[in-house]
Amino acid sequence: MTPQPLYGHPACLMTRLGVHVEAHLTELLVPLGIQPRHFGMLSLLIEQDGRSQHQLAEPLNVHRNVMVGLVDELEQRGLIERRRHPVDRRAHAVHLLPAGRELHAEADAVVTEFEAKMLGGLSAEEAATFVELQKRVSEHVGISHELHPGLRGDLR
Amino acid sequence: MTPQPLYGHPACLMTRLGVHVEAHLTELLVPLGIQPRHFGMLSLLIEQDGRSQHQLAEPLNVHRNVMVGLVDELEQRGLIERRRHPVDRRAHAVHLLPAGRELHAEADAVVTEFEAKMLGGLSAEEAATFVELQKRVSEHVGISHELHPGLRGDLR
DNA sequence: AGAGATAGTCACGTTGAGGGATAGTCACTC
DNA sequence: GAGTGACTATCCCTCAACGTGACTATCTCT
Repeated sequence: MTPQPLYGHPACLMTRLGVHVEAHLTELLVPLGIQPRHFGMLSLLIEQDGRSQHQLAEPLNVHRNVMVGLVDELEQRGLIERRRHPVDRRAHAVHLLPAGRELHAEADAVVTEFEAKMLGGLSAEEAATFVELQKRVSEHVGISHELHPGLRGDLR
Repeated sequence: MTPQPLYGHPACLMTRLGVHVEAHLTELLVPLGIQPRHFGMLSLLIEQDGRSQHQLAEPLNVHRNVMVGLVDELEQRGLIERRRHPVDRRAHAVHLLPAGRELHAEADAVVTEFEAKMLGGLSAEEAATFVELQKRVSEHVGISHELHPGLRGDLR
Protein backbone atom coordinates (compact mmCIF):
# COMPACT_ATOMS: atom_id res chain seq x y z
CA MET A 1 0.00 0.00 0.00
CA THR A 2 2.42 2.60 -1.14
CA PRO A 3 0.69 5.96 -1.25
CA GLN A 4 -0.32 7.47 -4.54
CA PRO A 5 2.09 9.84 -6.21
CA LEU A 6 0.97 13.41 -5.94
CA TYR A 7 -0.26 13.70 -9.49
CA GLY A 8 -2.28 10.55 -9.22
CA HIS A 9 -4.51 12.26 -6.69
CA PRO A 10 -7.72 13.47 -8.28
CA ALA A 11 -7.75 16.31 -5.78
CA CYS A 12 -4.41 17.49 -7.06
CA LEU A 13 -5.55 17.32 -10.66
CA MET A 14 -8.62 19.35 -9.89
CA THR A 15 -6.88 22.13 -8.04
CA ARG A 16 -4.18 22.31 -10.68
CA LEU A 17 -6.72 22.49 -13.47
CA GLY A 18 -8.69 25.08 -11.57
CA VAL A 19 -5.67 27.25 -11.02
CA HIS A 20 -4.63 26.85 -14.62
CA VAL A 21 -8.01 27.90 -15.94
CA GLU A 22 -8.24 30.84 -13.57
CA ALA A 23 -4.80 32.09 -14.51
CA HIS A 24 -5.19 31.77 -18.26
CA LEU A 25 -8.66 33.18 -18.28
CA THR A 26 -7.51 36.17 -16.28
CA GLU A 27 -4.83 36.79 -18.86
CA LEU A 28 -7.14 36.31 -21.82
CA LEU A 29 -9.61 38.81 -20.45
CA VAL A 30 -7.06 41.54 -19.81
CA PRO A 31 -7.55 43.06 -23.28
CA LEU A 32 -11.21 43.47 -22.45
CA GLY A 33 -10.35 45.15 -19.19
CA ILE A 34 -12.17 42.68 -16.99
CA GLN A 35 -11.44 39.71 -14.76
CA PRO A 36 -13.17 36.33 -14.64
CA ARG A 37 -15.35 37.49 -11.78
CA HIS A 38 -16.62 40.38 -13.83
CA PHE A 39 -17.43 37.99 -16.60
CA GLY A 40 -19.29 35.89 -14.07
CA MET A 41 -21.31 38.89 -13.00
CA LEU A 42 -22.23 39.78 -16.54
CA SER A 43 -23.17 36.18 -17.26
CA LEU A 44 -25.43 35.99 -14.25
CA LEU A 45 -27.08 39.23 -15.28
CA ILE A 46 -27.62 37.93 -18.78
CA GLU A 47 -29.44 34.98 -17.28
CA GLN A 48 -31.45 37.14 -14.97
CA ASP A 49 -31.26 40.90 -14.94
CA GLY A 50 -31.87 43.00 -11.88
CA ARG A 51 -30.34 40.72 -9.28
CA SER A 52 -29.31 42.13 -5.93
CA GLN A 53 -25.63 42.31 -5.09
CA HIS A 54 -26.06 39.48 -2.67
CA GLN A 55 -27.59 37.34 -5.37
CA LEU A 56 -24.53 37.99 -7.47
CA ALA A 57 -22.00 37.50 -4.70
CA GLU A 58 -23.15 34.11 -3.53
CA PRO A 59 -22.90 32.10 -6.75
CA LEU A 60 -19.64 33.82 -7.60
CA ASN A 61 -18.27 32.93 -4.22
CA VAL A 62 -17.06 36.42 -3.45
CA HIS A 63 -17.39 38.25 -0.18
CA ARG A 64 -20.17 40.80 0.07
CA ASN A 65 -17.62 43.52 0.83
CA VAL A 66 -15.78 42.74 -2.38
CA MET A 67 -18.97 42.85 -4.41
CA VAL A 68 -19.34 46.54 -3.66
CA GLY A 69 -16.10 47.23 -5.49
CA LEU A 70 -16.87 44.91 -8.38
CA VAL A 71 -20.19 46.60 -9.04
CA ASP A 72 -18.52 49.98 -8.69
CA GLU A 73 -15.98 49.13 -11.38
CA LEU A 74 -18.48 47.94 -13.94
CA GLU A 75 -20.84 50.76 -13.16
CA GLN A 76 -18.13 53.38 -13.69
CA ARG A 77 -17.45 51.91 -17.10
CA GLY A 78 -21.08 52.17 -18.03
CA LEU A 79 -21.57 48.43 -18.32
CA ILE A 80 -24.11 48.00 -15.55
CA GLU A 81 -26.24 50.22 -13.38
CA ARG A 82 -27.57 50.22 -9.84
CA ARG A 83 -31.27 50.91 -9.64
CA ARG A 84 -33.77 50.76 -6.85
CA HIS A 85 -34.84 47.23 -6.12
CA PRO A 86 -38.53 46.91 -6.95
CA VAL A 87 -39.34 44.75 -3.95
CA ASP A 88 -36.64 45.16 -1.35
CA ARG A 89 -35.62 48.73 -0.70
CA ARG A 90 -32.54 47.65 1.22
CA ALA A 91 -31.09 46.08 -1.89
CA HIS A 92 -29.87 47.45 -5.18
CA ALA A 93 -31.09 45.96 -8.40
CA VAL A 94 -28.12 45.56 -10.69
CA HIS A 95 -29.04 45.99 -14.33
CA LEU A 96 -27.12 45.40 -17.53
CA LEU A 97 -26.64 48.31 -19.89
CA PRO A 98 -26.24 47.84 -23.64
CA ALA A 99 -22.46 48.26 -23.41
CA GLY A 100 -22.38 45.53 -20.79
CA ARG A 101 -24.34 43.20 -22.99
CA GLU A 102 -21.93 43.84 -25.79
CA LEU A 103 -18.84 43.31 -23.68
CA HIS A 104 -20.27 40.10 -22.34
CA ALA A 105 -20.71 38.77 -25.85
CA GLU A 106 -17.06 39.47 -26.61
CA ALA A 107 -15.90 37.93 -23.35
CA ASP A 108 -18.09 34.90 -23.87
CA ALA A 109 -16.48 34.31 -27.23
CA VAL A 110 -13.03 34.51 -25.68
CA VAL A 111 -13.94 32.09 -22.91
CA THR A 112 -15.61 29.65 -25.26
CA GLU A 113 -12.64 29.62 -27.57
CA PHE A 114 -10.32 29.00 -24.64
CA GLU A 115 -12.43 26.09 -23.50
CA ALA A 116 -12.40 24.57 -26.95
CA LYS A 117 -8.63 24.79 -27.01
CA MET A 118 -8.37 23.29 -23.56
CA LEU A 119 -10.54 20.32 -24.47
CA GLY A 120 -8.92 20.05 -27.87
CA GLY A 121 -7.06 16.92 -26.89
CA LEU A 122 -10.30 15.05 -26.45
CA SER A 123 -12.77 13.83 -29.02
CA ALA A 124 -16.10 15.61 -29.12
CA GLU A 125 -17.67 12.68 -27.36
CA GLU A 126 -15.04 12.55 -24.65
CA ALA A 127 -15.30 16.26 -24.09
CA ALA A 128 -19.04 15.99 -23.62
CA THR A 129 -18.55 13.14 -21.18
CA PHE A 130 -15.95 15.13 -19.31
CA VAL A 131 -18.17 18.15 -18.89
CA GLU A 132 -21.10 15.98 -17.93
CA LEU A 133 -19.10 14.20 -15.24
CA GLN A 134 -17.88 17.51 -13.92
CA LYS A 135 -21.44 18.68 -13.58
CA ARG A 136 -22.41 15.50 -11.79
CA VAL A 137 -19.54 15.83 -9.35
CA SER A 138 -20.24 19.51 -8.77
CA GLU A 139 -23.80 18.68 -7.98
CA HIS A 140 -22.83 15.82 -5.72
CA VAL A 141 -20.49 17.92 -3.62
CA GLY A 142 -23.12 20.59 -3.33
CA ILE A 143 -21.76 23.36 -5.48
CA SER A 144 -24.86 25.39 -6.09
CA HIS A 145 -25.05 25.65 -9.83
CA GLU A 146 -28.78 25.84 -9.39
CA LEU A 147 -29.01 29.52 -9.81
CA HIS A 148 -30.98 29.30 -13.02
CA PRO A 149 -33.81 31.73 -13.07
CA GLY A 150 -36.91 30.21 -11.64
CA LEU A 151 -35.24 27.53 -9.62
CA ARG A 152 -33.96 29.97 -7.08
CA GLY A 153 -35.15 33.14 -8.60
CA ASP A 154 -36.91 34.18 -5.45
CA LEU A 155 -36.61 37.90 -5.35
CA ARG A 156 -38.28 37.89 -1.98
CA MET B 1 -26.63 32.10 -30.54
CA THR B 2 -27.54 33.04 -27.02
CA PRO B 3 -24.47 32.75 -24.82
CA GLN B 4 -24.09 29.85 -22.46
CA PRO B 5 -25.26 30.29 -18.90
CA LEU B 6 -22.39 30.71 -16.50
CA TYR B 7 -22.57 27.22 -15.08
CA GLY B 8 -22.62 25.66 -18.50
CA HIS B 9 -19.10 26.90 -19.05
CA PRO B 10 -16.57 24.14 -18.49
CA ALA B 11 -14.12 26.79 -17.34
CA CYS B 12 -16.49 27.80 -14.59
CA LEU B 13 -17.01 24.23 -13.49
CA MET B 14 -13.30 23.66 -13.28
CA THR B 15 -12.46 26.71 -11.25
CA ARG B 16 -15.36 26.07 -8.92
CA LEU B 17 -14.32 22.48 -8.40
CA GLY B 18 -10.75 23.54 -7.88
CA VAL B 19 -11.70 26.10 -5.27
CA HIS B 20 -13.99 23.64 -3.57
CA VAL B 21 -11.31 20.98 -3.33
CA GLU B 22 -8.71 23.43 -2.12
CA ALA B 23 -10.98 24.80 0.57
CA HIS B 24 -12.22 21.47 1.88
CA LEU B 25 -8.81 19.89 1.80
CA THR B 26 -7.37 22.80 3.73
CA GLU B 27 -10.00 22.28 6.38
CA LEU B 28 -9.54 18.52 6.53
CA LEU B 29 -5.82 18.86 7.04
CA VAL B 30 -6.06 21.36 9.89
CA PRO B 31 -6.12 18.59 12.53
CA LEU B 32 -2.80 17.39 11.16
CA GLY B 33 -1.38 20.88 11.36
CA ILE B 34 -0.55 21.15 7.68
CA GLN B 35 -1.91 22.70 4.51
CA PRO B 36 -2.37 21.14 1.10
CA ARG B 37 0.94 22.54 -0.07
CA HIS B 38 2.75 20.83 2.77
CA PHE B 39 1.07 17.61 1.78
CA GLY B 40 2.26 18.21 -1.75
CA MET B 41 5.80 18.65 -0.53
CA LEU B 42 5.72 15.47 1.49
CA SER B 43 4.23 13.58 -1.45
CA LEU B 44 6.93 14.76 -3.79
CA LEU B 45 9.58 13.77 -1.29
CA ILE B 46 8.03 10.33 -0.93
CA GLU B 47 8.35 9.92 -4.66
CA GLN B 48 11.88 11.20 -4.69
CA ASP B 49 13.77 12.14 -1.58
CA GLY B 50 16.47 14.77 -1.50
CA ARG B 51 14.99 17.21 -3.99
CA SER B 52 16.15 20.78 -4.00
CA GLN B 53 13.76 23.51 -2.91
CA HIS B 54 13.43 24.61 -6.49
CA GLN B 55 12.46 21.12 -7.53
CA LEU B 56 9.73 21.22 -4.93
CA ALA B 57 8.55 24.71 -5.69
CA GLU B 58 8.01 24.31 -9.40
CA PRO B 59 5.56 21.38 -9.47
CA LEU B 60 3.70 22.84 -6.51
CA ASN B 61 3.41 26.12 -8.30
CA VAL B 62 4.68 28.17 -5.40
CA HIS B 63 7.18 30.98 -5.52
CA ARG B 64 10.73 30.20 -4.50
CA ASN B 65 10.53 32.81 -1.75
CA VAL B 66 7.52 31.07 -0.28
CA MET B 67 9.23 27.73 -0.39
CA VAL B 68 11.77 28.99 2.12
CA GLY B 69 9.04 29.40 4.69
CA LEU B 70 7.34 26.11 3.86
CA VAL B 71 10.54 24.16 4.34
CA ASP B 72 11.21 26.09 7.53
CA GLU B 73 7.89 25.08 9.00
CA LEU B 74 8.21 21.39 8.30
CA GLU B 75 11.81 21.37 9.39
CA GLN B 76 10.96 22.98 12.71
CA ARG B 77 8.44 20.25 13.33
CA GLY B 78 11.02 17.59 12.66
CA LEU B 79 9.27 16.28 9.58
CA ILE B 80 11.97 17.06 7.05
CA GLU B 81 15.56 18.17 7.08
CA ARG B 82 17.82 20.35 4.97
CA ARG B 83 21.10 18.65 4.09
CA ARG B 84 23.90 19.56 1.78
CA HIS B 85 23.08 18.80 -1.79
CA PRO B 86 25.40 16.08 -3.05
CA VAL B 87 25.92 17.67 -6.44
CA ASP B 88 25.01 21.34 -6.27
CA ARG B 89 26.42 23.21 -3.32
CA ARG B 90 24.12 26.17 -3.91
CA ALA B 91 21.09 24.04 -3.29
CA HIS B 92 19.75 22.29 -0.24
CA ALA B 93 18.72 18.68 -0.43
CA VAL B 94 15.42 18.32 1.38
CA HIS B 95 15.05 14.96 3.05
CA LEU B 96 12.14 13.25 4.73
CA LEU B 97 12.49 12.24 8.34
CA PRO B 98 10.58 9.29 9.83
CA ALA B 99 8.03 11.61 11.42
CA GLY B 100 7.43 13.17 8.05
CA ARG B 101 6.87 9.82 6.42
CA GLU B 102 4.38 8.98 9.12
CA LEU B 103 2.49 12.25 8.83
CA HIS B 104 2.34 11.87 5.09
CA ALA B 105 0.69 8.48 5.47
CA GLU B 106 -1.99 9.98 7.70
CA ALA B 107 -2.53 12.90 5.38
CA ASP B 108 -2.69 10.65 2.37
CA ALA B 109 -5.44 8.65 4.01
CA VAL B 110 -7.40 11.81 4.70
CA VAL B 111 -7.02 13.03 1.14
CA THR B 112 -7.91 9.69 -0.37
CA GLU B 113 -11.01 9.40 1.73
CA PHE B 114 -12.07 12.90 0.73
CA GLU B 115 -11.61 12.04 -2.92
CA ALA B 116 -13.69 8.93 -2.56
CA LYS B 117 -16.47 10.94 -1.01
CA MET B 118 -16.25 13.56 -3.71
CA LEU B 119 -16.51 11.01 -6.49
CA GLY B 120 -19.13 9.06 -4.57
CA GLY B 121 -21.86 10.17 -6.91
CA LEU B 122 -20.23 8.35 -9.80
CA SER B 123 -19.93 4.66 -10.48
CA ALA B 124 -16.46 3.18 -10.18
CA GLU B 125 -16.21 3.11 -13.94
CA GLU B 126 -17.31 6.69 -14.34
CA ALA B 127 -14.91 7.84 -11.67
CA ALA B 128 -12.03 6.15 -13.45
CA THR B 129 -13.08 7.78 -16.71
CA PHE B 130 -13.32 11.13 -15.02
CA VAL B 131 -9.86 10.95 -13.55
CA GLU B 132 -8.45 9.66 -16.80
CA LEU B 133 -9.96 12.54 -18.76
CA GLN B 134 -8.64 15.00 -16.24
CA LYS B 135 -5.17 13.62 -16.73
CA ARG B 136 -5.51 13.85 -20.48
CA VAL B 137 -6.66 17.46 -20.30
CA SER B 138 -3.94 18.36 -17.84
CA GLU B 139 -1.37 16.91 -20.15
CA HIS B 140 -2.84 18.63 -23.15
CA VAL B 141 -2.76 22.05 -21.59
CA GLY B 142 0.79 21.49 -20.50
CA ILE B 143 0.45 21.10 -16.76
CA SER B 144 3.68 19.39 -15.95
CA HIS B 145 2.59 16.34 -14.08
CA GLU B 146 5.66 14.72 -15.48
CA LEU B 147 7.65 15.08 -12.35
CA HIS B 148 7.86 11.35 -11.81
CA PRO B 149 11.30 10.31 -10.78
CA GLY B 150 13.40 9.55 -13.78
CA LEU B 151 11.46 11.54 -16.31
CA ARG B 152 12.63 14.86 -15.00
CA GLY B 153 14.73 13.69 -12.14
CA ASP B 154 17.69 15.69 -13.31
CA LEU B 155 19.46 16.70 -10.18
CA ARG B 156 21.84 18.82 -12.17
C1' DA C 1 39.53 33.75 -15.72
C1' DG C 2 35.35 36.08 -16.55
C1' DA C 3 30.30 36.63 -17.74
C1' DG C 4 25.93 35.26 -17.16
C1' DA C 5 22.65 32.27 -14.95
C1' DT C 6 20.81 29.89 -10.88
C1' DA C 7 19.61 28.44 -5.61
C1' DG C 8 18.35 30.13 -1.48
C1' DT C 9 17.50 34.03 1.60
C1' DC C 10 15.95 38.45 3.26
C1' DA C 11 13.61 43.07 3.30
C1' DC C 12 10.07 45.72 1.37
C1' DG C 13 5.76 47.39 -0.76
C1' DT C 14 1.33 46.12 -2.50
C1' DT C 15 -2.70 43.71 -2.60
C1' DG C 16 -6.56 41.11 -1.21
C1' DA C 17 -9.65 38.84 1.87
C1' DG C 18 -12.19 39.07 5.88
C1' DG C 19 -14.05 41.10 10.61
C1' DG C 20 -16.50 44.60 12.80
C1' DA C 21 -19.51 48.41 12.85
C1' DT C 22 -23.24 51.24 10.89
C1' DA C 23 -27.49 53.04 8.41
C1' DG C 24 -31.46 51.74 6.29
C1' DT C 25 -34.94 48.37 5.69
C1' DC C 26 -37.62 44.17 6.22
C1' DA C 27 -40.36 40.51 8.61
C1' DC C 28 -42.25 38.50 12.39
C1' DT C 29 -44.25 38.67 16.99
C1' DC C 30 -46.78 40.02 21.00
C1' DG D 1 -48.55 48.74 15.74
C1' DA D 2 -44.55 48.99 18.38
C1' DG D 3 -40.62 46.29 19.05
C1' DT D 4 -37.17 42.84 18.09
C1' DG D 5 -34.13 40.31 15.31
C1' DA D 6 -32.35 39.60 10.72
C1' DC D 7 -30.61 41.24 6.44
C1' DT D 8 -28.49 44.57 2.48
C1' DA D 9 -25.01 47.50 1.24
C1' DT D 10 -21.30 50.20 2.72
C1' DC D 11 -17.11 51.78 5.04
C1' DC D 12 -12.95 51.18 7.89
C1' DC D 13 -9.32 48.56 9.59
C1' DT D 14 -6.25 44.68 10.17
C1' DC D 15 -3.68 40.93 8.82
C1' DA D 16 -1.75 37.55 5.96
C1' DA D 17 -0.18 36.33 1.16
C1' DC D 18 2.18 37.52 -2.84
C1' DG D 19 5.64 39.32 -5.85
C1' DT D 20 9.78 42.36 -6.63
C1' DG D 21 14.31 43.51 -5.96
C1' DA D 22 18.59 42.94 -3.94
C1' DC D 23 22.33 40.01 -2.20
C1' DT D 24 25.49 35.94 -1.49
C1' DA D 25 27.27 31.76 -2.90
C1' DT D 26 27.73 28.76 -6.50
C1' DC D 27 27.47 26.75 -11.09
C1' DT D 28 28.17 26.73 -16.24
C1' DC D 29 29.83 28.14 -20.43
C1' DT D 30 33.17 30.49 -23.16
